[in-house]
Amino acid sequence: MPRTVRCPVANALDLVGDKWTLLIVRDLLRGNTRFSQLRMTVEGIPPAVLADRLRLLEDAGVVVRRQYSEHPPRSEYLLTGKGHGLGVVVGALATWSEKYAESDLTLVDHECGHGLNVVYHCPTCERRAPRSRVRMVGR
Amino acid sequence: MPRTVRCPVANALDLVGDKWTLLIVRDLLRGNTRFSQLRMTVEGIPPAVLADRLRLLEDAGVVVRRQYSEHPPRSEYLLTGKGHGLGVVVGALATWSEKYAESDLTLVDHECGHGLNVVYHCPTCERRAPRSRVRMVGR
DNA sequence: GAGGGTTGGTTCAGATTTTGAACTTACTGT
DNA sequence: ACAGTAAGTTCAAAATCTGAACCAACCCTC
Repeated sequence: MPRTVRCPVANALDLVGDKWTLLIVRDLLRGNTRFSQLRMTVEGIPPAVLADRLRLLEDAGVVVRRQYSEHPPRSEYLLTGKGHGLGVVVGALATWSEKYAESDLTLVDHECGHGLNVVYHCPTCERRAPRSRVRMVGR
Repeated sequence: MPRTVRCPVANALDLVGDKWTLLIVRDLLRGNTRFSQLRMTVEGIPPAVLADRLRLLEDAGVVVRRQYSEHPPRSEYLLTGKGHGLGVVVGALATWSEKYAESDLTLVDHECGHGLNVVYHCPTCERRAPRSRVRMVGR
């Protein structure tokens, strides 16, 4: 199979480019791990869609299914490291949405209580990178 | 109309929760402003979908349509401030995708040349907020 | 031990959306 | 006059989503 060079954004959107997947991730981040909890907290998701997305997320290594009862079979879904990494994406969406649409929810730092943004950061130089300096390059 | 309190993430996904919209934003960020350019660079997008999404983005105030020729009617699409704000979401997706899937593209700081992450930042304290301290709260 | 509730799903038909291909209109350039 | 380009529109077929109902296996209470 000739592996085509694909934009990482397009790759990511193959998995999370739909209405529901990131809402599921949001609630898994909140600690809702069971089917029934997700069904209640992910606003109006049809159970068939929830089951399908959890399967896709499991295939992608974003969640792991852990069976906490064998009879009857009962599973819960836990985010992997890869899954927790999506938290920043969810955070970025929340930050953007709050800034440009009125909303009753904010992301805050639990310690200082202040509102948060999501920004670019260079781990090597240990400083922020303003958007104007960001480029997407081949390597 | 009874305005229900909605999660900002869900609000954002109403607009950008699909396969194409963030790819269009990505290319507008790159400076591709015309229909024909987007059609070529947004990998295989059907023109009907492109036209539809540009309409939705315009309605949402993410892009403005500027007519650069009246006869024949020719428009280009420019990101507003709100639209540029979505850059961080695109960046977060790219960063995540690179970290957890192999890819040939990276986000770098144009100045120092180093790879970038997307992180939480408290503008009041001027410091980063680790993911563990981030909470979503009502205000 | 009968009935009711919970959990983690599946099934299915109908509605909606997406897709790909072709087509259109109004120019421009040769 | 002819080919080409730009910015879309149109349409039928295919894929996907939605909502509602259903199910099996438990647990609890009476």
